[in-house]
Amino acid sequence: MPDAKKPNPARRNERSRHAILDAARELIREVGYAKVSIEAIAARAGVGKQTIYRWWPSKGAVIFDSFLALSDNPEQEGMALPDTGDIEADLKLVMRATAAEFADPDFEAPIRALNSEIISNPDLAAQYRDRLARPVQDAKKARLRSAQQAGQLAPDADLDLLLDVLYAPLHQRWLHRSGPLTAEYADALVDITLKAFRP
Amino acid sequence: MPDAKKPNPARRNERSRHAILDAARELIREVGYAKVSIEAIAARAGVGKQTIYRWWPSKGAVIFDSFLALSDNPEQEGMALPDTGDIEADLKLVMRATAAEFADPDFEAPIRALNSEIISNPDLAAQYRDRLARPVQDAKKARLRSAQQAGQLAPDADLDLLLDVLYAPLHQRWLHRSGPLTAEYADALVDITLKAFRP
Amino acid sequence: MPDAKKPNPARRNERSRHAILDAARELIREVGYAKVSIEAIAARAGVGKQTIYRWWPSKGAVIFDSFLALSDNPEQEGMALPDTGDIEADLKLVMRATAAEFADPDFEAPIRALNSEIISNPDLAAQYRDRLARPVQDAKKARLRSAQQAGQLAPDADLDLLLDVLYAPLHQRWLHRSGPLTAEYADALVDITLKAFRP
Amino acid sequence: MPDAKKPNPARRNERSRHAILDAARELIREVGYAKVSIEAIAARAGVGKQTIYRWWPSKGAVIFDSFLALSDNPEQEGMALPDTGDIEADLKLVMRATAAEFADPDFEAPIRALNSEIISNPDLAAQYRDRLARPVQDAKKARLRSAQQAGQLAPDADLDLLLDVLYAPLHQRWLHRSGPLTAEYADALVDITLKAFRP
DNA sequence: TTCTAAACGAGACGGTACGTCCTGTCTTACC
DNA sequence: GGTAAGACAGGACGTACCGTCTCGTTTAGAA
Repeated sequence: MPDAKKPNPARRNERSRHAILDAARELIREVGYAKVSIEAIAARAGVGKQTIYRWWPSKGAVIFDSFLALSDNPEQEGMALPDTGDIEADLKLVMRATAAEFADPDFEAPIRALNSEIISNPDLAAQYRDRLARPVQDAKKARLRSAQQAGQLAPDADLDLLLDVLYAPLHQRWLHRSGPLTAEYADALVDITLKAFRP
Repeated sequence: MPDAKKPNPARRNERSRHAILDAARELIREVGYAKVSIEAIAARAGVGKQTIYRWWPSKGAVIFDSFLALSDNPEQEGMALPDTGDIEADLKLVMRATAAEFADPDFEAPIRALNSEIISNPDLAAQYRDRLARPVQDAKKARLRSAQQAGQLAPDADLDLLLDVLYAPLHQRWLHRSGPLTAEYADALVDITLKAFRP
Repeated sequence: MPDAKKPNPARRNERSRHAILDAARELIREVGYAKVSIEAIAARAGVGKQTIYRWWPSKGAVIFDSFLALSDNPEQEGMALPDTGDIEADLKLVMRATAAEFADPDFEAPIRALNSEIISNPDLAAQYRDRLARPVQDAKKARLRSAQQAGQLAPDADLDLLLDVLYAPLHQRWLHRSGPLTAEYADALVDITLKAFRP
Repeated sequence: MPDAKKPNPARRNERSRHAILDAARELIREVGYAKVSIEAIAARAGVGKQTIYRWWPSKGAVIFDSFLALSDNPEQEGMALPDTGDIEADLKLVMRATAAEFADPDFEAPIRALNSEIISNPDLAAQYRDRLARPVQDAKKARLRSAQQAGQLAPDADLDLLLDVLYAPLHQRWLHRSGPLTAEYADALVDITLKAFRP
């Protein structure tokens, strides 16, 4: 086995780790993903470059971690979707909010950066699925299962497929800028999806 | 007005243009999008760097053009979808083929590169829509309209939305590697979509 | 033969070359040889690092060239030693001047740097001999030959050996700081040398 | 007064000290003086870097000590020069041996390293004089004094000067590689020196 | 057909960032 | 308290490309 020199995580300096992730987030906001350099992150964080290279394999990994750090803080709760008993109303509310979030310029740049990284880096894609996407997916499925039990969705509906059909068009339209993310579009997606998955 | 120096396209050397686009395509295949440099393209093409900078504004633009060059050759024909009269069968055929294409390793790297570029560069995204996506989209809509007239789809169905619902999940699953692109998945998407858009 | 990529000297930028050699000389004076970095030279000269690496193989070579640049300016003339007809007086004059020069703090650091470099780098040592030492050596031998013809030195005296015996002790005493470079010491060396090489 | 923290020499680990000096000597031989790093010495010696920094002020000091360690072992004896009663023969023997030693590739690199260090570091130069050069110098002077008493040298000859005139040319020719260190050259130096210092 | 202005290949330039190496300090755990 | 181990801030190394800028040398359209 090739002796990959692995630093000892026990001795890791938590202050440096935080400073690096903070600096990465700030720089992405200020100059955009493509122009962030490891050198700049190190300088901003008051840290030696080696300290970054010691703990992360690539720029993408650092930036990715700086996203994770944001999401890890909030405890799993609060992630639950609204449940008024009316699945159509609830989904439209959530879809409209999602559409609005994509339109927010503050979120735009970082999320595009994140997607760009995920597309070309399988490792980060795996982390993305496990640590960012799955928890959200699970929360959504919980709401859908509740709707299923209420007879609003077919009992044998494939919930993963349902979520793909519901969200992927919105996501792709945003990624490719192939059309505006209006409330109407969000509503139409909910309507179509429910029509397809109703009992 | 600042006289932006614009080279005279009439005097453009077609041999150089071709050599550059060929070199770009080869290099993407060999070393991956991120590691392709303009310097390497110029060297491989036997061309001065300035010749690239003269005609393209960025690396992304060169690479994007190298894709367009591929698609421009085949005349618009051959792009028409099969029409056996059975929309379900035709769509499943096309969707399975699309899924298989995504799984082909030779297509994988370049298409990911293309998507990565489009996500973060609005100009290229616009070109992508106009010159690559729209013709395909139109061909698909032609087949769907035929199905509409045959009474296999609702007369008032939003065909753009239908295509989003049909293709976006497949595309996203591939981009995020969130699951395998099986024939079953392709079929399920067709089934669900037709269920949603049937009369 | 290994394809050593050699830049084309015809296209060399003379302004950059000068700026680099000037910067090197200034930095040696200011911070000392050991602390001069190529990075600092490039920054001071307003030059890219690659421009240094393109034309010089090592830091030592740059610094060495910055010495040569000093010596190349003065035309070969003016290098002749005094010739009053009295070899003893002339040599003592020159030796005392040499001793004084070694004691000058402004010369000290650079010449030590130069010697340090020469000791460990055969290539630079060769250049040193050919371009710095030999011309001086020749001028000295010219004076000695004149003394030989005047009967003040043995006709068969080995002038190279004589110069070694005359200068090496002074040089070594300075290098090793094994004693003060006084006028008396200079005189004593001349006396002893003449005694050994008189007819 | 600033309390310069001085470690307690009494508690010094002799095994570590030896391992460090041995590693230093090995590395100089293997990769050359300039490329020896404290990090490499510590790794090779199986020692923490701090242990080196605690006991030596600089890389040069470590390397210098590794030379001293070699010379300290042999007790002062064996350092005496041969005394056959014939000063010319004895000096030629010693000078030829010295010339041969300089030509030995195994000695070459370390001695050049030592000289390089001495030239630019006054502290090490002082140590060199006191601990390495002086004992040798004294042994040589003892032999010369014996010759003086035998009437082979002028009674008032400055023996330090004599040794400078005898050895400095050889040493300089080797340092600057300005000529081959032949037996003839060694003999010529002895001849000339004796001629100058004979009664 | 000659002239002339452009586009061209080549590649040096001032720079930025890379990823590695080493420095000298500091911290941790062991003895 | 000295030690082996090694993380740390800092900074230089030598390399790769960036995008700009000359250099001659084609080359194509206007004279």
